[in-house]
Amino acid sequence: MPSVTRRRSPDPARRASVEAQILAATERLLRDGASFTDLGVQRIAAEAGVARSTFYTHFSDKSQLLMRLANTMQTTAFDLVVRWQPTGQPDDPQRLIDVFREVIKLYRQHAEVLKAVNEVSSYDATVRQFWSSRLDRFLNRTAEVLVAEQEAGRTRADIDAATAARLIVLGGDRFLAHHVATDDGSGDEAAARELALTWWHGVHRRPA
Amino acid sequence: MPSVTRRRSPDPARRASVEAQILAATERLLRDGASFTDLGVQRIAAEAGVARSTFYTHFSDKSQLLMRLANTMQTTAFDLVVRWQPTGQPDDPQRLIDVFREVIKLYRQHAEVLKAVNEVSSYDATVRQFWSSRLDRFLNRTAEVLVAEQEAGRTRADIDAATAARLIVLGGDRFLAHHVATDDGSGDEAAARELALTWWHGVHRRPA
DNA sequence: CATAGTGCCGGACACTGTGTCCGGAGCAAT
DNA sequence: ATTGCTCCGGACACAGTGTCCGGCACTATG
Repeated sequence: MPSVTRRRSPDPARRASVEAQILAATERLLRDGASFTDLGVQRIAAEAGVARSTFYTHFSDKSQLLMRLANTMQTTAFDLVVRWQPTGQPDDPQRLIDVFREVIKLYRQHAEVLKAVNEVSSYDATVRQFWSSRLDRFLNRTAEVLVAEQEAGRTRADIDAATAARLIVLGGDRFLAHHVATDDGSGDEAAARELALTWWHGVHRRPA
Repeated sequence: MPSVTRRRSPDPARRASVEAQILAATERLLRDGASFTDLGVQRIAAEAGVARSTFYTHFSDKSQLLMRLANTMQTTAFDLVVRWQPTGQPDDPQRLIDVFREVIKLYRQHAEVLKAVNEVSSYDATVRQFWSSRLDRFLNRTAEVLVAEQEAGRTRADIDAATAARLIVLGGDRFLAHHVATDDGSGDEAAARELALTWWHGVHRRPA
């Protein structure tokens, strides 16, 4: 929108747009262990080296800041999961483990932002809607894959695909958020394995 | 605007301790759709027909109120799950479905309080710790059952019991909270079934 | 070189909510 | 009649939010 014109300033750090400064400052504060809810606009502005009033010329409030921050995540777990598709070959479950290994890496990269989004989603309607519409893409995708497998006769027909998809996506998300918040990395392999094999044998290849 | 109507009265209900009044009022407000975070102490006190200052003579703050509210839940999901124990008989999975049917009923009964606890846990350290210590009982119990099954040779030995327990308890909780918040009851049967059978075939009886 | 425009600063404002404090009123036991 | 208890109601200081505006530095133009 505004300022295609970059103004030069004595402070080199100032050259980056103020918005980028604020986004970076917020991420930094979160990474340092602050809870997003406890962070005041004052604190964020100070960390970004910007006046509090300037914050409000770029973001209408903290919720919008958080949503923009969430949008800075390039790769999402969705992108990773889309790549996996059951083929009926015996390496399907192994490939699923590989996918979850990558998903865990991603959760670790964005742990602070994900934590903040989960936090604010629980009491702010705007952020909750923003995030749940993202989750919906996941839910739909997962349910579609299940239905396709059912039609191919590889997954039991008596499974409620939509319900199972909710269990997989919501349950998996909560597990992953907790995992990266408490595990130092040594449990990543077990986590990827349990996630993949539980969904695989519990849903995709649930025995009769 | 505040309750001239609900002023001091010789009402018999008044005889119940003020604390009970406040607890009941809070539950009422939550049931009416208010979010606990948005509820001010003023609002709660008014609904309870009590002065705001009186609130503080009984509760140090809203967090403590919420924890006391959580403690009013008589039966917990834990109590229900403890009753289930795999026996090696063929009706094990069916009995697990029955348990989850009861668990769903319980989540529906206490939906508002559970929602409030989840909400506050995400940003208040005191409540988070209070709640996670409750969850830990679940985690331990679930892991113990898994280990016992492994020792009995009925569950695969290469499963990481602690990790699987986290997936089951945390994932299940998130799924259930979402389920009772969005489903009108018609999906309860499918939900109980998917929960039970996914954990059963995905973990307890995961095939080789 | 002068000037107009823009973006940021910094401080003031009104408002909402929190947690504390205290004088006073009703009520019961003594 | 006195004491002790609990609740009322209103005041307080404090913190945070979102808005507004005058002033200043810099930049792009005439």
